[in-house]
Amino acid sequence: MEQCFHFLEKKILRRKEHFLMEGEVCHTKGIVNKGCFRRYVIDGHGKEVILNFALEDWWIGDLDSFNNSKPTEYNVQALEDSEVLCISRMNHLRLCELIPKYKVFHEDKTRRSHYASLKRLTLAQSGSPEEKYLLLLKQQPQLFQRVPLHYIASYLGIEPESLSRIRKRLTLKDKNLNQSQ
Amino acid sequence: MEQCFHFLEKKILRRKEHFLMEGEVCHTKGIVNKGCFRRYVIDGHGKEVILNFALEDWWIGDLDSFNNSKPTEYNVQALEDSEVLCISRMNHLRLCELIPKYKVFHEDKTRRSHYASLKRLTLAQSGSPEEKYLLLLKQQPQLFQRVPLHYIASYLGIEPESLSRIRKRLTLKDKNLNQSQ
DNA sequence: CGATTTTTTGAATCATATCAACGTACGTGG
DNA sequence: CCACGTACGTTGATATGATTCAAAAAATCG
Repeated sequence: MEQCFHFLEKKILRRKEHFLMEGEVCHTKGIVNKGCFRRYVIDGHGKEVILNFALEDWWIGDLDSFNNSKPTEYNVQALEDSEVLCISRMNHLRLCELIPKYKVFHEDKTRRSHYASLKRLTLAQSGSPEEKYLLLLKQQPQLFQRVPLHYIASYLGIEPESLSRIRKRLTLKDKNLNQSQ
Repeated sequence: MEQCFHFLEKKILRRKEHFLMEGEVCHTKGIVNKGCFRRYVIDGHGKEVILNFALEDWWIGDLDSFNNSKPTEYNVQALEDSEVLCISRMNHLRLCELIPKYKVFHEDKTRRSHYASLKRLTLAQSGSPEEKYLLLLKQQPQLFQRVPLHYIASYLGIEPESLSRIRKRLTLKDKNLNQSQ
């Protein structure tokens, strides 16, 4: 597995830098070694909509663009100063041939990401904003330690103001619960 | 490729029958040969939420459950009388070994499904209900030929009444446009 | 044909978006 | 170290648009 490192290029991205932008072809994909990213699109009204986050150990990039050399529809941006291990399409294919373990590792990560997509969609589609918030809090508490709330709001498909009010409502509920006990 | 058919079991599902239900382990996956399916979950209020549809040539089942033998969180139901070519996990693995073409075919379908998940999420998250409706109409016009509108509404994350009103609004707009020309 | 499913319509209600303003924290450069 | 600018979060008032509930009309199935 150490041989992998010959093929992986360490890339440093500062907060707010883009790993990938809409319209580009995704020539390299990267595994997040340190830091945090968001994938987003710009909707018809120029509003950024966050599709997902990537923390340590997740691949970033756009598979469709990477595999098929077509322009991506997504933007991938660092939310913190980050470190990514990058690999070009050619080196990726070489590694798959050369090191079976790499291939297995990679396929495993890809499968997980596939499962996660469906789960993400479930979160997006079911329940009220408040319920989504609570579910996310349960599923990914780490996120809230690292990601500003207005990004979480975008991920949940609501406005930052609404998220703020939801949180306020919930802390009030908490207080009432504690008092009555 | 003909050898595949020894391993594939043709299954007939009548309208409303389930291919998979929440809680079960997905022991076989199937490729839709004829017909149409929906994948849905039941949300906290007992409401069905449609995550996606599957028409001819798409796999149905739950990959996470299939690959990892764990209970699924999804329901997959036929919307028309349908015909599915099914394969068990064991046979699937055998076929992958035996017939490289099958493996390639399958991996290709899986990748597509992965890309589609992200695109689906983009649809779910960006724009107003009306914009989502128009986008879906553009992306998948075939759907509207086959799937009742209240299922489309669920897919778009809105109530059937709302979809009905959106469509009414749009036909009115159309009329006005045509008149003024 | 009768029964069920699907779509439409209306009226009232409710939740979120929007807009504007303010408070706060953060970090960088002077 | 302080000051300033930027990014982030909160709050209030209002408007907007979807939901809800009830009912009826239309389409489809057996």
